[in-house]
Amino acid sequence: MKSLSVILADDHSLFLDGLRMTVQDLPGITICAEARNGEVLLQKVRLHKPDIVITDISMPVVDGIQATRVMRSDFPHMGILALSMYTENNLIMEMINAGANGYLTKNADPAEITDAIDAAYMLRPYFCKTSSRQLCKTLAASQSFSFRQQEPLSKKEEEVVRFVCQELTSKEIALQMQVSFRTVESYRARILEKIGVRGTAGIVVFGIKSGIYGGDNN
Amino acid sequence: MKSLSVILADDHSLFLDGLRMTVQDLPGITICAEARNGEVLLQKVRLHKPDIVITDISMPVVDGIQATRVMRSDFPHMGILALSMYTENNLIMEMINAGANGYLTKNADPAEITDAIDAAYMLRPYFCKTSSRQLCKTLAASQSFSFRQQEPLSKKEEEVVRFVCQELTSKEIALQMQVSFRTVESYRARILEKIGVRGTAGIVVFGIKSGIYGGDNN
DNA sequence: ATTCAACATGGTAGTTCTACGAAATTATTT
DNA sequence: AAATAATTTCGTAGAACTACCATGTTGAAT
Repeated sequence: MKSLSVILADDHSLFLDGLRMTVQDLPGITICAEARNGEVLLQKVRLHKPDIVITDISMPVVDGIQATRVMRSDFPHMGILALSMYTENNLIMEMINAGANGYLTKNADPAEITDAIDAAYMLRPYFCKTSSRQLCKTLAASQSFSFRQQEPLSKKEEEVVRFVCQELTSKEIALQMQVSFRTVESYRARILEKIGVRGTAGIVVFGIKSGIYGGDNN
Repeated sequence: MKSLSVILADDHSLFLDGLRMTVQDLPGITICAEARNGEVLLQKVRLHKPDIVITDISMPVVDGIQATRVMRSDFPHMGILALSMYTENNLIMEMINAGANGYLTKNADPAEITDAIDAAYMLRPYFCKTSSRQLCKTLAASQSFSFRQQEPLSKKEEEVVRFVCQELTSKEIALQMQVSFRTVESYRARILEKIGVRGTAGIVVFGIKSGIYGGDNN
């Protein structure tokens, strides 16, 4: 039985090291490339056409979700596993809709990775223990398999998310963006609606977990 | 010249793998133990008395800051390096005050780790590139070396931080905590004052970055 | 035992946000 | 070019939050 080829992608080098270490020791698995952002990932995938891709969700240049969409349409039979720091249902849903076969949080047990790779190769879905409980509820809520996916935010809306996370008031954001403060409040309202949360707190949680704010940039 | 003994501590196993991999390849360095929380870290430190400890800041049971305080008072000549996901000045300050010699963000270049270990062994301070810029400003603002350290939050205050991050309003938090909603607002006011931020957004950012909310628990 | 500091509790006034609604101005699609 | 969708612009009323201040309680320090 032939060995499965895998490409790994993550922008945190130490984490990538750990992932490589765990994966390369698995029997029947060969790592054929690595990437530190979505753009490089896409190049490597086109070059190597691997069986499996394991990718972080939030990465610079091109994020894991966009990359997954492209990969899925170019290579329908490739296994794609998503990795992320947080258990964010919105993002998981987006990733699944983009075409990922499974999802792992970064503190997943190394043993889970083996299971996930096997499942992904069979194009069976796989979710790690941490995420599955919450996710099942969400999946159950949205009937069958047509998940209501996260509506994407416009450029300005993302900008507002960033400013809100920086503790600016609507008035101050208005100054920064050169628009009326009432407009900023409308943006906030739309953001709340799109991401489905209840207030400033929700915007900030989303901003950080989605990678719009914090982490490396800023 | 004798080899330096090091203990590593992090609750994310994959990340710990990566760290181990990077560190064990360094010449003149021996890893004598690992820990997945602050309590185990303290046990291992007492047992092995290593030259250097590299520890995550937010860990279960006992966090890196508390652990560092104990280690520093028990072993004044041990090098302690802090690791963290975010560049949070408050936490860095606390860590330094607790007795850490240096600070690295988790996306630091592996090469930086070598430098940091060398510096820590000499008990010289070391800060990675990402953190240094911001940190210098903060250090400059607080005269000389007596940093105004983060005032610790009381149990109830931490509870409020968690609830705020969960998008509850003060009224709802009051219900959960069985106190008047005016009391909750007072807690919020004190939290704002202690952590030095301006609003709900600041509380949430702090909650996530400090590990009070999010990550694994929730 | 007393003093001091931190915690827990509330009041008032003013600011900032959210809900709901609506109009004008761009894109985008057909 | 017309139709549709998305973006930008406001208004008003009410809910939620913050600033400033004051009181009783508790626990540690002198």
